[in-house]
Amino acid sequence: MDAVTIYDIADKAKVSIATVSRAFNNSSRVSARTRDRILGIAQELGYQPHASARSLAKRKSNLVSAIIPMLTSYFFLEVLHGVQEKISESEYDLLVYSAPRMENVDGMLENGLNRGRSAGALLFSSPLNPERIKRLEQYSNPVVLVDLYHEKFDSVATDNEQGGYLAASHLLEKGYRRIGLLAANLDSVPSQQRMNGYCRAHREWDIALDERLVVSTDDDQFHGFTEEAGYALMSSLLDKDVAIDSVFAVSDIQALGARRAIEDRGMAVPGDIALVGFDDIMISRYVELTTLRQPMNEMGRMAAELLLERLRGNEKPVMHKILAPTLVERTSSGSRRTGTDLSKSSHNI
Amino acid sequence: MDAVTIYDIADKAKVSIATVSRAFNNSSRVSARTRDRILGIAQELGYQPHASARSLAKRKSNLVSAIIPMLTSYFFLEVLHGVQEKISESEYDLLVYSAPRMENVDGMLENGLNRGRSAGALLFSSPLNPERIKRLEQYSNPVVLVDLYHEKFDSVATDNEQGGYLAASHLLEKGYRRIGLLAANLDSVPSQQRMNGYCRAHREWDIALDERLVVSTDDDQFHGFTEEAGYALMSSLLDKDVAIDSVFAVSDIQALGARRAIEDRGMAVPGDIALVGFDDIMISRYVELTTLRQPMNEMGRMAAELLLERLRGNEKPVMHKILAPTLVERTSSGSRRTGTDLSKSSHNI
DNA sequence: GTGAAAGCGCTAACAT
DNA sequence: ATGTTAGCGCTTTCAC
Repeated sequence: MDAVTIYDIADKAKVSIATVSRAFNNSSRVSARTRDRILGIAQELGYQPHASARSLAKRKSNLVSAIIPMLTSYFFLEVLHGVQEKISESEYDLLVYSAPRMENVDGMLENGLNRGRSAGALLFSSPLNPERIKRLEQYSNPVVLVDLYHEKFDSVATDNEQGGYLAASHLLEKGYRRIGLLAANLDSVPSQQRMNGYCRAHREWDIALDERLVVSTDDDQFHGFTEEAGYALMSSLLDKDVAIDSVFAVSDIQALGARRAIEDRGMAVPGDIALVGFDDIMISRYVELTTLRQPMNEMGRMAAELLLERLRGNEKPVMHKILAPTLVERTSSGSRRTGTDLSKSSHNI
Repeated sequence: MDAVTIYDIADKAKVSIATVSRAFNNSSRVSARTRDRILGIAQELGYQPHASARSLAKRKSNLVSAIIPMLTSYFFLEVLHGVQEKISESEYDLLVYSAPRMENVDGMLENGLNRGRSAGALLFSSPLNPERIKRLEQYSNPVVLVDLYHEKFDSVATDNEQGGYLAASHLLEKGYRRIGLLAANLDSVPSQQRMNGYCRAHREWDIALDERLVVSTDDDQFHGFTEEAGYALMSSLLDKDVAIDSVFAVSDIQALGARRAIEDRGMAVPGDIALVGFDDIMISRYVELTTLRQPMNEMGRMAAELLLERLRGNEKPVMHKILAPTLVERTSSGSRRTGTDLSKSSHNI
């Protein structure tokens, strides 16, 4: 029992394969009658068009690749979901590449950017070294970067620097002056940017930065965006025995680990140490973590929309969409203090 | 600047395209020397094999479709992750279909089971009506069902009935006698099965089932596996003004909604009403929800492994893998009572 | 070990 | 409105 092709349908309908093809691509050059007849016979025979043959002949794939190094995290799930929503409204299907380690990105690029594989690609949160950039440039189809920036490619990302700035400012406004910073792997650009924002806030408040308050991880798994890394980082910070009254973790998942580390030492959040995260993953709502919300779903939708635009042939210059993070204040950053109390009272533990 | 094909390589290497093809498929019928030469030239020219042309000629796709109606939930993310892990070790890539509503399943089947599109498919948690079964049967490639059962197809699923049984038994052992049941949409088979387990536990304990304690939703979105549905269901249960001392929600996400409903009425978990969920999603650990853990990652890995087996040509009879859920006891189901206190003391609110 | 040639199932000129 | 035919880029007999 071999698969049924347009030849079978053509035979049975007493027409040529070209007509069958036309019927399926609803070309205006088939009479309604024959089209209906053909479609009927196809139905009857259980015909299924052959995707590969189709894209080969059309010189165009109807797949879009999403390359996501860390799909384990809720953040990416939400973004992906936004992507799905948009893509599923289109003629395209979504091919998802994901892997637990950053090194695998190259392998994924290799496959996902295969010629004839997909019509375009979305690349998530991967550090762009020259080799990867070269590969992206060789790829003749449109690429949109998500949670990532490079001048040569369309992108959509959160304003991470501003987010870091808002996080630190929030704590400063509340009167905290010894704000620890839990960064991720130093290779992570978003982490760096959030850190820059943290520094800017300190400059604006004219508060000297104590480098001992800033810690980062060597962990490569998910670039250190893990609960374990957060726990380890917070622990190392507490071990230093340097005064500290609050902490900004560059991601919620790390903040969760940090909170555990704090509580494991018999201290409380926010009583002893106030805590602010970044992302606003689902859990944060339940554990009352103050954080900077990234519009995840929106990011996904916008990225997909940008890509679809390019696939429709839009030749506009490279576009960069920067979305603003918003402060979501919950109890982990301490009870709200009276608005204008900017006294530099210290909050040491 | 047209894409480079094997013809270009053949020209430059002064060999036929057949030899180039052999070189890439590391056939034993090319001399090591010419192969190396060809590979070198290919590298130099930036050659990329054309995926569609390849699968067309080979009569075999290297894609595997995963059809997931509700990828929004953490449960599916974890399962998908297990799938990814296995799949990425193989020669296949993963095509992901997902949509927010159950109705969309048919559209996804239409695309995902396209001939020539994928070499096999994983179908998640979708009610199987005769039409869908017919479509699966027409599909000439292997299919593995996940979180789903049908005699004709390979499957991997949790023992939901047993899970429901364990959940209810756990509460009964603790002395609760008025156990509310928050089901999902009645079309959901897992929900039904968990309910059956709940009933069996009551029979074994010889406790009459009070039907007023059992509520289900009409919600179709995600089959009622949402926080909102949990909230609404719990509220309706409390409105009934029927004695109740504990609740088994057929999913953690619903349990979260239920907890909110309980707390919104000024009652506490587990003080006034004990709570047990199902799944063990990530949040549950943080909010101390007692639940029945499904081995999500494992399910994904096993499903992918089963599919890969079939793709390797394994012709063994249909296989069904049933995984056991495990009780994860946290504080939401009340403090542990002394083991053998089976007195039928009532725990009314 | 290598080449010639015939497809894989479809689309898209070009005819009629 | 329909048919003929030449590909799309690759794999795979079958010769040599």
